[in-house]
Amino acid sequence: MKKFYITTPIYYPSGNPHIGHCYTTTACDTIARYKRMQGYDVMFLTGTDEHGLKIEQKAAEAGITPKEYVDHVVEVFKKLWSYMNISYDRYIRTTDDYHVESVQKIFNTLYDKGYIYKGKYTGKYCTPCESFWTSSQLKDGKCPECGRDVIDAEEEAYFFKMSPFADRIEDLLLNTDYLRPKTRATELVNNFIKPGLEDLCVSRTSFKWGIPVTFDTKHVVYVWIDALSNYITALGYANQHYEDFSKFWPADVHMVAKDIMRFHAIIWPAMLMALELPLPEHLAVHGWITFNGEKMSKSLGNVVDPFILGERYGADAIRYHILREMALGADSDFSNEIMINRINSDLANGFGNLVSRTVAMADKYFSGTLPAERENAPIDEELKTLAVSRREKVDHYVDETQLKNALIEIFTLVDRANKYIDETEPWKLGKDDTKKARLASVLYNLLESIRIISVLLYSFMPSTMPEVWAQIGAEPEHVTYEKANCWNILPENVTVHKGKILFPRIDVEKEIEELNAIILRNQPKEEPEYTPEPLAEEISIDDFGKVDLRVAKVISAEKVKKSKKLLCLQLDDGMGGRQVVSGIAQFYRPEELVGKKVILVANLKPAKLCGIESNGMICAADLPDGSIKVQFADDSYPCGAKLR
RNA sequence: CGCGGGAUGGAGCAGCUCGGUAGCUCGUCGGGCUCAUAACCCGAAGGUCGUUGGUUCAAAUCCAGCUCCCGCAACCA
Repeated sequence: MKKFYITTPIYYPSGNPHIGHCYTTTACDTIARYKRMQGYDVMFLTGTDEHGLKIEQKAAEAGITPKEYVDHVVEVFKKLWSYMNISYDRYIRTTDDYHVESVQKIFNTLYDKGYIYKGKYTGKYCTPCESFWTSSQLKDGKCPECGRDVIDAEEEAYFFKMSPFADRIEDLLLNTDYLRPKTRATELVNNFIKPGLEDLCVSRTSFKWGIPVTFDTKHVVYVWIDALSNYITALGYANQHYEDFSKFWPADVHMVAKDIMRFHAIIWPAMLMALELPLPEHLAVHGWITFNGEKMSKSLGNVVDPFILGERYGADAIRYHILREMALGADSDFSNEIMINRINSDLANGFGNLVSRTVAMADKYFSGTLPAERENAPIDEELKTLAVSRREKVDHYVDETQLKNALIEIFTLVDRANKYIDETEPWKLGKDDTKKARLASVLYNLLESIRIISVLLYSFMPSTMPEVWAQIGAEPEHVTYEKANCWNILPENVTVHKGKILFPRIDVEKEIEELNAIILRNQPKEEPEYTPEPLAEEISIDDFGKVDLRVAKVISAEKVKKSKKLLCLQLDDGMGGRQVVSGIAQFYRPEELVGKKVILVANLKPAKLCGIESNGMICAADLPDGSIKVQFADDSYPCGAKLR
C-alpha cells in the first residue's frame, strides 16, 4: 500500500488557537481524509511547540509551571480539533519524553559531524529581564518587555553551519517542485542564499525552559532543532517510542503559513542534509486570514473565535468557507459577510437545496421509492458525463494542494444538476401518469449526481455527508472512492428519506449584527489607562552630564528613499551643521519640520541607518497610540544652546 | 538603483507561458418556474484590461519607461 505523510506545523501555545490555526489544520485534514479514501496508508501529524522564553514568562505571570501552562493550552487545541473533526493520527508535544531524547541525539550527531560548533552570540541584553533581543525585536531601541534600556552583550552559544548546504538548497528551491507556490523561491534565494547563508544560533543560556544540551547543560536547544525535528521524531527517528520512520519518511506535504516559510524552506532542508536524510516532497505555503482587511490581532479584538462560529453555523460550514476562500499562497480576507454569503449561496442555496428538492420530489411522486421503469433522454448524457469526470479533476487539485479549485470542480456539478431540474421539469412529469418512467429516470440521475458530489465532498465536510447519504438512500458500498467516477451505482429501486435541512439559510443582516455584538463584547475592556513606562535605572548627575543636549534648527528634511520610517534632516547646530536620521516619517511630512527648532542629542555616537550616516538623535515623545511627537524648542533659543 | 508580487465591469478573481470575439463568482435590473431552504433557471446593463510609448496586419497578453499598492529584507540613534 502506498503511504502518505502530511504535517501541520507544531503550533506555539502561548495563547488559544484561532481561525488561522484552523485553516492549516483543516486543509491538512481534508487532504489526509482524501488520501485515505484513495487507499493510501496515511500519517497525519499535528502538535505543539512548547518550549521557549515566552512560554516560560506566560507561565510565570500565571504563577504556574511552564508544563502546567502548556498542558492547559494543549487541551484547548485538542478540543478545537475534535470540534472541527480533525482526524490527526498523531499529536506530538515537544515536551514528550521521546521527542526530548531524539532532539538531544540529533544535536549530538550534528555536533559530532562538525556541523555544530561553539561560538558567541551577540545581541542586545536587558539586565533586569535577563533577556536577549535582536535589534529588530527592540521597541524604540529599548527592551520590548519592560521598556528599559538594553546593552550590547554576548553570550556563549552553539551554532549550526548552514553554508555547506547553500548550493543544494538553492537548487531545491529553484529547480524542484518543493516550494508551493514557487513564486517566492526567487525572493528566498536572493534575500538569504545569495548574500551568504549565516550560521544559525541553535542554543541559548538565557532561559531554562527547553531541552538541555547533554554535554553542556547550561545550554538549552533553541527553537530550530527542537521544533523542526518534530516531523521526524514523531515517526520514531532516534527514539524507540515509534517505529514507522522508514515507512513514512520523507514527508509528502508540510503545510505552513507564510510567516514560517523561510524556516521550512531553508533551515529544515539544511538540517536534513546534515543528517543525511531524504528531503520532503512538498512545502505548501498559504497566506494569512485577514479580518475585514486587517491582520488579526488580539489587541484589535478581531481574533475570530472558531468555537463561536462553529456553534452558530456548524463545523462543516466553517471548514467549507475557509477551504473555498483561501488560495494557495495568497492572503484571503475573512469577514462575517463574506462567510455568510458563501455559506448561503454555495451550501444552502446550491448543494443543500439540490438535495432537498430532489429528495422531496422522490418522496412526493413515488412515496420515496423509485419504480423500475425508466425512460432516458439525450439530455441525461451531458449531466452524466460531467458527473463521472469530477473525480479525476478533484484528484488532480488535491495532489496540487489546491483545495479551492477542487471545490470549484465539485460545485460545477451542483450547478449543472440544479439546471438539469429546470430543463427536465420533473414537477410537470409528476402530474402526468404516462410520464412516470421518465420522471423516475430524472430523479435517479439527480440522486446519482448527489451521490458523486457527496463522496467527493466527504473529505471537506465529514460530518454532513453521512446525513446526505441517509437522505438519498445510499449504503456504505455505494459511496466509495472507487465508485465516484461510475454511474448506475444506487439500486434501481432506491428509497429516499426526507431529513433535516443540511445547511440552513442564514439571515445576513441579523447575523452580522449579532456577530458584531459578540465581537464588541469580546473586545478588551475599554481603553486601558495609559501607564507610563517604568522608570529607567537610577543614574548619577555625572551620568547625566555625559549627555549633551543642544538646540538645533531644521534646515531641510527629506524622506529616506526605500525606507518606511526614516527622515533625513539637515540641522543647524550652531557648530557647522550636521545630518541626523530620524524614524518619524510616518508622523511628519518633511516640509512640516523645516524651520522648526528641535532638541538634539549632540554627542551620540554616529551610526548608519539604511546606509545613511546619522550624527545624533532628536528628542521626541512616545504617545500611547504608538505615534511619535517631536519635542520642538522655543524659536527664540539660539542654535547650539545647551540644555540641562 | 536591495529582492519579489500585483494593478482587468460595483466587489473579489481567471485569462498573460503559446498575441487574434474579455471570462467566472457575488451584487444590480428584467423575465421564467413553482419541486425546493423567498431557494432554482434564463436574459440584460456595466470594463479606456493602472499610465505612456514601442514591436506587430493584430497587444489584457510581448518589450521599455512611469505611477500606485502589497509582501520580504533593511530600519525607528
